[in-house]
Amino acid sequence: MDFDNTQPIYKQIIDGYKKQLIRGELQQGDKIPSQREYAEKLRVNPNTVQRAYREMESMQMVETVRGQGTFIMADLNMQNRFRQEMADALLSYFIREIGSLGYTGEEALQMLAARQAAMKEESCND
Amino acid sequence: MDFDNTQPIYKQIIDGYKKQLIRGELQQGDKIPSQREYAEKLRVNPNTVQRAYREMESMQMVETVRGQGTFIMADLNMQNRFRQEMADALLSYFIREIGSLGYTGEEALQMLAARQAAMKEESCND
Amino acid sequence: MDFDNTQPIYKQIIDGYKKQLIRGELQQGDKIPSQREYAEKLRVNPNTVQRAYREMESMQMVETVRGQGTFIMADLNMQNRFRQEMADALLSYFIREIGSLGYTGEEALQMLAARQAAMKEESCND
Amino acid sequence: MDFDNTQPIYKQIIDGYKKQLIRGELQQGDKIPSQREYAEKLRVNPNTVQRAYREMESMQMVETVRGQGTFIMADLNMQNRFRQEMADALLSYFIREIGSLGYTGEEALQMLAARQAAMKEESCND
DNA sequence: GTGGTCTAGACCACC
DNA sequence: GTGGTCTAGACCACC
Repeated sequence: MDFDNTQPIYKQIIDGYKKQLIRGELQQGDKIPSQREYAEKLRVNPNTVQRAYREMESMQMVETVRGQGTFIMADLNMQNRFRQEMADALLSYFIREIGSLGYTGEEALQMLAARQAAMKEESCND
Repeated sequence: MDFDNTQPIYKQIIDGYKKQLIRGELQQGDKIPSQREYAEKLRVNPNTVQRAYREMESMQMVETVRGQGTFIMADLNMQNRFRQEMADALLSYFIREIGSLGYTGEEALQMLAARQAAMKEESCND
Repeated sequence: MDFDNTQPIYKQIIDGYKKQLIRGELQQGDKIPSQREYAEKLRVNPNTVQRAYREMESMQMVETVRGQGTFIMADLNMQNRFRQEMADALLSYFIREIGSLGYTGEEALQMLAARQAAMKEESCND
Repeated sequence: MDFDNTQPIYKQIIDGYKKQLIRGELQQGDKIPSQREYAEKLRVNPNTVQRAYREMESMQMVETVRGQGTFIMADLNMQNRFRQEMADALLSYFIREIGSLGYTGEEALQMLAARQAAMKEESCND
């Protein structure tokens, strides 16, 4: 058993931006908060935010312009790639965990379908 | 955004035992490690383990005998309840996250089915 | 012989609240003192009060709302259950002790009846 | 609310001897353990035992003979007085507590009678 | 301010 | 050895 199995904070920051991109809340050209500002908001060490921003830069997800700020550079292509990567990771996690509870893939599919059917019905009744 | 999204340690301990029960690694009557022993192994304060054990006792998952130790009390019924509860929670998590990536329920189902088909094929080729 | 036959403090705290409920001094929805406040008043460690409150919450006797406080949740039903449970425990204690003094059940009944007759008479003379 | 509402230890020691007298486990002339010996057995400060013995002496319940030990002096008369005193105190406690739970004297009597009837039946079935 | 989690460590009761 | 209770106090999250 392993405690504190959270992702490192800088990775969580990156994932947060990826999600905003995927949901369309951020688009190419948008300005994101300054490192200092964001560090304060998250109550996190500025170095942590810096590391996140640096990695995002190195994968050309954002672009930093000296004296101006940091801007989204990711295009629709990258956005889609992120979406698939995150979905893949989530799928892997789900399959591994549900398997460790002793459910077969068939059962997992059925449970998921049943849940969605139930949710659909519920939303119709609203 | 939310950091430190780990569950409290005592809940992780409880979930660990639930999983062992579900997988059949622990059965009714089995002795589990003493509070002190387990605390040392996990490098955690004995009080934290005690809290987990106490909560497990209050749900009649284990039974503690003073001076003797702590023993599994859960029967097959409880074991199955835990299995369903954990599967439900996992399902909820999966549905919420995949939805936040912008996938419909239909797409989620298809992706899951595709993955399982791929895994089946892979295992056949072994 | 057994010294220090007091109940644990956290149980005494719980019993105190049960009695207040039974006597109608506390009702569903009432706020009870915060953990810190009550700990200071009782000159007891906050953790001890917290343990009492936590156990009361787990039996749905109270409800705690983070940042707001702890509130009575028990309804009349639970109130009556507590009343019977406490009366049962008291009865058991009385029977055991009076028996250990060598009195028969018959004698115990007669003594109790005699006392009550005496008290009635006394209150009439006031 | 009041914690640590135990009787002082020296009174508990005296009550312990009174009970042994009442039950006939100790009789006039019997030797009781030396102060030192008893203090060790109870894991209690010798001064505490000494105070108990001194009080028992002053009410002529025991007699200390220098170089020989301490002996029961109480006769049947005193034994009966103790029995009644302890029963009285117990009765008072029971009446007060059951009253504070909101039961009338009549109800208390009925509950006590019901319990004894149940116990009788049970013992017949053995 | 409120409750929630955790550590460190004392002392006790039972075996 | 086992678990049970309690203190002192830190740090966190939510309001």
